[in-house]
Amino acid sequence: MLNIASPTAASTAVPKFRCAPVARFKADADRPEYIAVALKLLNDTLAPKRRVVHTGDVIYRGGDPFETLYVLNSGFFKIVNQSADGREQVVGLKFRGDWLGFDGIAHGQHSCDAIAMDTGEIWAIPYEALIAACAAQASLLTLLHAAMSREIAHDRASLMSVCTLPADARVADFLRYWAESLAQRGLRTDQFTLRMTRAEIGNYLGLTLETVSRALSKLARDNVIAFTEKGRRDLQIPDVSALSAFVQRCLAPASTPTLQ
Amino acid sequence: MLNIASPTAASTAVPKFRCAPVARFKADADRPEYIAVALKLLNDTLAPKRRVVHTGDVIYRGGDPFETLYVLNSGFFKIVNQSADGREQVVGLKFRGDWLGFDGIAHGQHSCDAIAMDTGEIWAIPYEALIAACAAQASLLTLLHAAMSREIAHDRASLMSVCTLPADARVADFLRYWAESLAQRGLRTDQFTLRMTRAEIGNYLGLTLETVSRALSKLARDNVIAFTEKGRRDLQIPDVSALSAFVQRCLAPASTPTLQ
DNA sequence: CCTGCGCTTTGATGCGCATCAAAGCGGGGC
DNA sequence: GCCCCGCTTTGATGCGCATCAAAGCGCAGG
Repeated sequence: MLNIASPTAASTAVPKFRCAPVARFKADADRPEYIAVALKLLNDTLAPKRRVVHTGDVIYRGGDPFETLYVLNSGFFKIVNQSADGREQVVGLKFRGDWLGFDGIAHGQHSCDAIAMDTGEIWAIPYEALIAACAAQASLLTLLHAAMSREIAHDRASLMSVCTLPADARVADFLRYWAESLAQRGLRTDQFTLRMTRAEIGNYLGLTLETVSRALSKLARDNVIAFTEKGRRDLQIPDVSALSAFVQRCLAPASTPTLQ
Repeated sequence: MLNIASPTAASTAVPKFRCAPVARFKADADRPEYIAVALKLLNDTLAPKRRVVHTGDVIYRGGDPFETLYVLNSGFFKIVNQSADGREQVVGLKFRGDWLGFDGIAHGQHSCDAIAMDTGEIWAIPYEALIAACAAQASLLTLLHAAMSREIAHDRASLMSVCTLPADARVADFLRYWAESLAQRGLRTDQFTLRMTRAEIGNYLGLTLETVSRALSKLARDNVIAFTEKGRRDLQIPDVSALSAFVQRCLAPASTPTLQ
């Protein structure tokens, strides 16, 4: 258990295994080409096995033994948790460049399902091979840790949104998240199609599908979003920051300024 | 055992930097002495700087530059997120053996506050030094990844609890989580003192303090928990599984059997 | 073409929890 | 001893969202 005996004498030699200076993380992760660069690094150093997926395809299910991580090269995934008593919830969404499968490391088996929401391509990265490759290529480890860290930070943001925002604001915040995810990947944000039904969105946000529908209608009435003629899954969002402003308005209902 | 190939068994060309066989993770993490062994490994290989903390002490704040991770050797911490608009929420709780600070890796700065809820001792583990040590000691990396993975899995469970459970069940599930966390650490679970006020619990669960108080009263009325004479922060939980049963009861209200 | 079906919208009603209010602790300071 | 103050409990009221219901799409299949 957790044995320490290192095969090689550790303490004397300077480890060849170094991480990038911490100060660089921030600058890196915020650069627009970060995702493309990360994918290229993974591709070049690991030559991962590729797999084309279509809507509804399942990459792994809760209970499956964990052996490999996945990186999404294109498409959209949802992560679904199922409890023993049959409750089921969307607990995460994945976009190009995101990793899937971190939840399986701790216990050797996955604790959720990963389901494709569109046609796309996913890369399989066996965990042991990845760790081995990290020895020769420290930036891989940096990449991995940054991805896990981002996931933790985002999960907390989700929890906060669900716990502190009223229904309308939760939907607006969800759209903001989706639009920003697209923007980070160089996709257009002023017009796109949601890959989820109202029921899925509601499940993700802890709301019913009717409430989501009403919230979207209200956002459209307030001209924060607009529906295209192509259908009710296609949205126009001329100004993402208007979504944030809408959230703020929901939070400050007693906003009659102090004047009088 | 998190141990890698024993010194003798390592096959010839295998990089010295190897992870434990994945299949072994589960057995390890579920062993009762896992936490103690992990702490010992960290202590022996890294000799981390120790710091005694008291209730209210802050280890890091959102916005602080990220340089080091922390491991909690004793005591209890809460992790608090603050949004730009002033919303504030407890998004995590930390017990002996838990790591703090993962959220900072991705962007080079922390995105939340870590606040002590009791007297305790925390170990500082500079991130770069940790990564360097992982090169010589692969089980350290296994440990780190398992901790991050566990945090991700738990964050999702929290989200699910908040989104799918009614108020009473949410409080019961929270107590179950707390009791199980104590049990994993060898502490008594039949009687313990909550380190949080009703307001803090409510904030963590997306409820008001009044609702939490009512839920606790109901749990006591149903004999699932009991208050001690020492005060309303001290609970007796004779049977943790009764909490799970209570959650189930909340979920199946239309339980009049199909007879008739 | 019409039909059926999944998704969505909108309305009416009711319940769960927030909010408002007030009254018991129990502990620390003087 | 006393009082003050933070925490907790319990009750009364109201609102937000779930629930129930029904009708409008848009599309695939016959």
